[in-house]
Amino acid sequence: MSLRHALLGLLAERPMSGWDLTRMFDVSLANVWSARHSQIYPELARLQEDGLIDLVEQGARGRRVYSATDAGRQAVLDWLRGPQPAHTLRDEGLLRGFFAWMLPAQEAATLFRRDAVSSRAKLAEYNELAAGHDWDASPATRVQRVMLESGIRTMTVLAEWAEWAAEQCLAMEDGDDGA
Amino acid sequence: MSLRHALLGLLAERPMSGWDLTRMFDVSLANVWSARHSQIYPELARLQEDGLIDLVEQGARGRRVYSATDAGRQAVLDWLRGPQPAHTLRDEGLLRGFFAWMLPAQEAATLFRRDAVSSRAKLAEYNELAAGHDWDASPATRVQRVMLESGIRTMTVLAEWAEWAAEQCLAMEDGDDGA
DNA sequence: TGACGCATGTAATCCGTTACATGATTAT
DNA sequence: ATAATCATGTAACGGATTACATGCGTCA
Repeated sequence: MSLRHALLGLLAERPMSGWDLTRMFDVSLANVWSARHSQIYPELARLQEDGLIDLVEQGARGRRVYSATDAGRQAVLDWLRGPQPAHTLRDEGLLRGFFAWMLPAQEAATLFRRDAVSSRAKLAEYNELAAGHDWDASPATRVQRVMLESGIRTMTVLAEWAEWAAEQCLAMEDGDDGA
Repeated sequence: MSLRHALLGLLAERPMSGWDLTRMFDVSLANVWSARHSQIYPELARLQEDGLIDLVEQGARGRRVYSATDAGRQAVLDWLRGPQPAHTLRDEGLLRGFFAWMLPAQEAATLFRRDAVSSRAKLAEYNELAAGHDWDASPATRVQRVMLESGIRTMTVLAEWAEWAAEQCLAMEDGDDGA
């Protein structure tokens, strides 16, 4: 039910349409939780049925703008105050690393170096985001900057780690030569 | 199709039963990719049908031990050499952070501090794992140690970040008092 | 003999992605 | 005109979790 709470949280900040919400999941939020419009629109219908959001405006091209109701806001607060969710990671890149021993050392090193490249690319993206924004505009944007920082720090260490991992592959080969 | 490749990779290292594989997904591998026995057994049947694994032993209690075939090993190598998978994170804990602005500053700080506690717990778990193991036993275990290192480094920065985030919440409140 | 761990499987359900489908508005 | 963007929806499929269901072997 994370999508549900994410939508409510976004609509608690300001009224938005399904289209706007989809944009949010494409840009800032995408890095911790992704969702497509095909999942968002049906969920909005359910949230409205449950009285957690209200249709507050209808615009051009059938645009439907929603806002969180008091019950909706309360639902977010309950979620935030609830039990710590289990931190379940699913990362195919890291998964592949586990099987790097099947490759010749040079190729294994290449695999990890490619990880490093992709982590640095993410990092560059985050740094650009951090630079081109007024993060002091509101409490919501200030906390967004804090969340962005977690990405910046994580990608920094992952890039360093991947370079180190590549080195380890080569070092093992050298050390192992006679074994 | 990640599960498929993960199973093949594990069975390329040594023959195992569905039960053994389930244990692997519970312990070491669980931190980057999780799978339940209900997903594993049907997938093993499909892999056997596709000639990627062989049934090599039948033991007590209906135990069925499989090993990767040459074709299976090749499939893993192709996967490892293939395109970099998109790094899609899904973390409910981080997601909640985005909505911390809805809470009073004290409570927001508590939310992040709870994140710090859970990151430190994971870190402790990883450190224990790192200490109680002979990682030099084989190429496979050596690379496992390298993967574990990524978890150790990530949890270290995430714990630090979460503490910093908690401080930011309190600092903002102080600074904002008059605004 | 009873509890625990080993061992395998299926069914129902949910969540998420991809693809299909349509149409209005705006800018060039 | 026509292309791009805004805008909303549904359908099919696949991947993953939870629950249901069963039974053997070992140890106390």
